[in-house]
Amino acid sequence: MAAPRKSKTEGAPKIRLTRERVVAVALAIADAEGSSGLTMRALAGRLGVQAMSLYHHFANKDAVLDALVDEVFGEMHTPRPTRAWTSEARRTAVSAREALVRHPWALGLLDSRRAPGPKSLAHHDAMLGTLRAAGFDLPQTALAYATIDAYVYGFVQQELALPFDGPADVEGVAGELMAGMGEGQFPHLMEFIAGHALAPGYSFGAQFPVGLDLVLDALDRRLGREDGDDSEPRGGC
Amino acid sequence: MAAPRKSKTEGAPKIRLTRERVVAVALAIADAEGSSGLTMRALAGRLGVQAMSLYHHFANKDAVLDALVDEVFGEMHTPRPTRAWTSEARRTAVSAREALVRHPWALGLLDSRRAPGPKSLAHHDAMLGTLRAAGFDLPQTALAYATIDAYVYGFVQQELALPFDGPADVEGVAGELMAGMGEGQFPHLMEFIAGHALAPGYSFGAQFPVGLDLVLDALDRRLGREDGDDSEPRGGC
DNA sequence: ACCTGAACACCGTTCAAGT
DNA sequence: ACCTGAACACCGTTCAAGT
Repeated sequence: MAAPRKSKTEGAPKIRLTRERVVAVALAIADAEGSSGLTMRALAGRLGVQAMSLYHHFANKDAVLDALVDEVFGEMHTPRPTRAWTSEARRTAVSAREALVRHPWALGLLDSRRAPGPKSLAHHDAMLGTLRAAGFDLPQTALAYATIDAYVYGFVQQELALPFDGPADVEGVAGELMAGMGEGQFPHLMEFIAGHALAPGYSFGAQFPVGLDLVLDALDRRLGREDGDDSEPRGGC
Repeated sequence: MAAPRKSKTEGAPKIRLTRERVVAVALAIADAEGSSGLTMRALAGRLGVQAMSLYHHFANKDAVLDALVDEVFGEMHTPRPTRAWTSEARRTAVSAREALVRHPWALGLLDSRRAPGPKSLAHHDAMLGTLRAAGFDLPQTALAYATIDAYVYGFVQQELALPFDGPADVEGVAGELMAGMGEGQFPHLMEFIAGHALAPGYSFGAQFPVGLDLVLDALDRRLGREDGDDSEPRGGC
């Protein structure tokens, strides 16, 4: 009778490593613990493997992060070419904000990526195609894309930087901040916190669609005016 | 004759540590080596001291980073209250971009700061004061400030993410990117790179003032329209 | 081909000890 | 009060070795 083969590590089922499994687990760790929790050792541990095994599938940690960022781009809406370009751009921007808020660690990784993945490339290609189809020439497309992305990334950056998560937190943080400031110092900041940030129903995020439409409408108006003449249509018409 | 007192460490003059010296040297290291080069050991080394000495002046590394970010805010233009708010906001935004590009490590630290320093507070107070003096009410001020900052931070984020520094680099990077993409894949991206990014005189940064004025003018127009009615003044006037 | 154990050269931070 | 040396609990990554 053959002796029962005892598996070497009972608790950690040894499934074969694949890029897909690594990326999926890495995403879960980053979402749960933040980017600082995503270490090669932790990632390997959750995969039931030693850290060094990861280097057979990814050149280094940076390559793992590249794949993660590409995954986030894959979660965004892919805009379609249409004359109603603002509504497609709006939907894309809204989904981009959602993806970046859902994965708060991603925004900080964007600027260090040098190797855009296939999903990132497809996303950018689709957005460029939508702008071109709307009638923007290449310089106008560049301006529109840069401005929209600036707004989205910058808004999320501020949103993630807020030291509170819900309206319940606001009071504590605001009180702390105002206590740290002197008596008559920073009157406008005091007014803003007391009169706006602490007002019932305050939500930083609720401003996102308003500012977004401001940007999109301004770009659309500029497009309608053919070329870049920026003079106000003031005075008698 | 008294034996000549030999200084304990010849090469490293032992000046007394102060917060100011630490911050100044930390800023120099971050500018030169990036934020990854700014370690407590490296910082201490440049100050002729052991790493642990720093903990007598700062609670931890985070407190050092707080002070650094405050320094960057201190380099920005402080806007004054004026009816011509757009020109003050423009000058402030331009100086903010300059400071953030001068210190590329700073933007990534903004979102993790929980304790704004005095220069940061003064900067925010001045900007809020300028918007209020221009006639914005509190909700309008919140929207304007959030939108302007979103544009500035997001634009710089993209600018810093560009994998090239000058027009000389563009060709190499673009070629590499286009080689990595398949044949007929991503046609709009190909067109954009070949027809715009590689065109002579291309500069991503040159778009900054254009997009900025787009945002500022849109906010100013909204202000003129009293309240948030966003309908286009189309049709016979 | 894939995974491992041990090691290397680092981190931020704590602690007890020096002056 | 201020600075130090040694140590702790980590990092990413290399390398030679196992199967």
